[in-house]
Amino acid sequence: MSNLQKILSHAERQCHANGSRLTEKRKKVLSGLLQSDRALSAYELVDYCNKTYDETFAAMSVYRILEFLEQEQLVHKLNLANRYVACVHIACDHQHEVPQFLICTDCQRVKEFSISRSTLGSIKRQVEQARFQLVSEQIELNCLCGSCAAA
Amino acid sequence: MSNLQKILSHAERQCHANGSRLTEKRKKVLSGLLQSDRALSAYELVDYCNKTYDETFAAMSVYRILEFLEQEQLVHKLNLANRYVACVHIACDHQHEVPQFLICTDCQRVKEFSISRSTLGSIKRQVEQARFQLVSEQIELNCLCGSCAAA
DNA sequence: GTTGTTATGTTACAACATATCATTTCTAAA
DNA sequence: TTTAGAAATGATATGTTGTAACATAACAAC
Ligand SMILES: [Zn+2]
Ligand SMILES: [Zn+2]
Ligand SMILES: [Zn+2]
Ligand SMILES: [Zn+2]
Repeated sequence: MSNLQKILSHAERQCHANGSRLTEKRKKVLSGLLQSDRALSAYELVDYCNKTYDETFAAMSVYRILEFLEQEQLVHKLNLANRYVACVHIACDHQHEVPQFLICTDCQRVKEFSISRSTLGSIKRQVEQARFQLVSEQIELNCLCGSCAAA
Repeated sequence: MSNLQKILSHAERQCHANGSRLTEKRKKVLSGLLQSDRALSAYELVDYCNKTYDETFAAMSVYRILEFLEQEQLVHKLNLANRYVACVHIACDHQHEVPQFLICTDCQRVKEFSISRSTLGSIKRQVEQARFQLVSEQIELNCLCGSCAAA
């Protein structure tokens, strides 16, 4: 059983536990993200699926599927790049905390990581001082990855 | 002389000092942002200008003008919201540092502020540990403003 | 005044995203 | 096992954001 298959099965069980279903189409979209080493746009996934599976994926469906996968925490939406990535913790059993992302603006490679509690705490304090409140702790930063920075 | 007029003159002098020109069209787009209490999309500015000035502003022109105004640091582009705001320091003489933004996802009001040096420092260190590097210190956070949070 | 540069006009299109209503598939109760 | 309701997908249209490419106009320097 390939690693991809293992991850998909794990994801399927997890959905089932949540009372939702990881359908064939949803699996195929998720596979597209799992096999990519960089963030993909919804339309890139449409193209990928149409080419790979010789089946019709309408953009509308892909957006709906991505929304579902995001709710299930299998996928993250990067608001700064209008792109999607598979969760790096997708095969883990631990509960997922709100992640932060470093996005390479050159090649779209993404690092999903967790900023330290203390740093996050000081950000939140400074936001509160400005009389705003965070709607999400998901923070996205435009970066260069190692290889793009070297080039 | 109204406050708006003062700011526009100040901006004009500043452009002149930089060897660029704050043309009539550019002034009008900038005025739109100065008179708004929230971030506007390029197309909202197109509509605003067309209605207010009985003159044709093509979307293309507005995008070019916004790019110019951003270069001159008179305006900031919010990548997280695909919107634009006038710089809150537009009437200041001090040199502008890279700002951070809190964006209300409900009403698009924006707080331009500066995160503390030490917090920014720890963010940068953690980014470096992940072998990425920031392309910009402009950080944008999705928030609720005071009044939207209350409602 | 000619000439090179900057700004704007114009058209077309690419890329990203949602609204709406119809149809199919699945689930679970009768 | 049928059947009603829910969930998923299909299909079409449209809205929103942004850029490419080439033409013309305005301006400044010589
Ligand atoms: Zn994750
Ligand atoms: Zn890269
Ligand atoms: Zn500013
Ligand atoms: Zn608000």
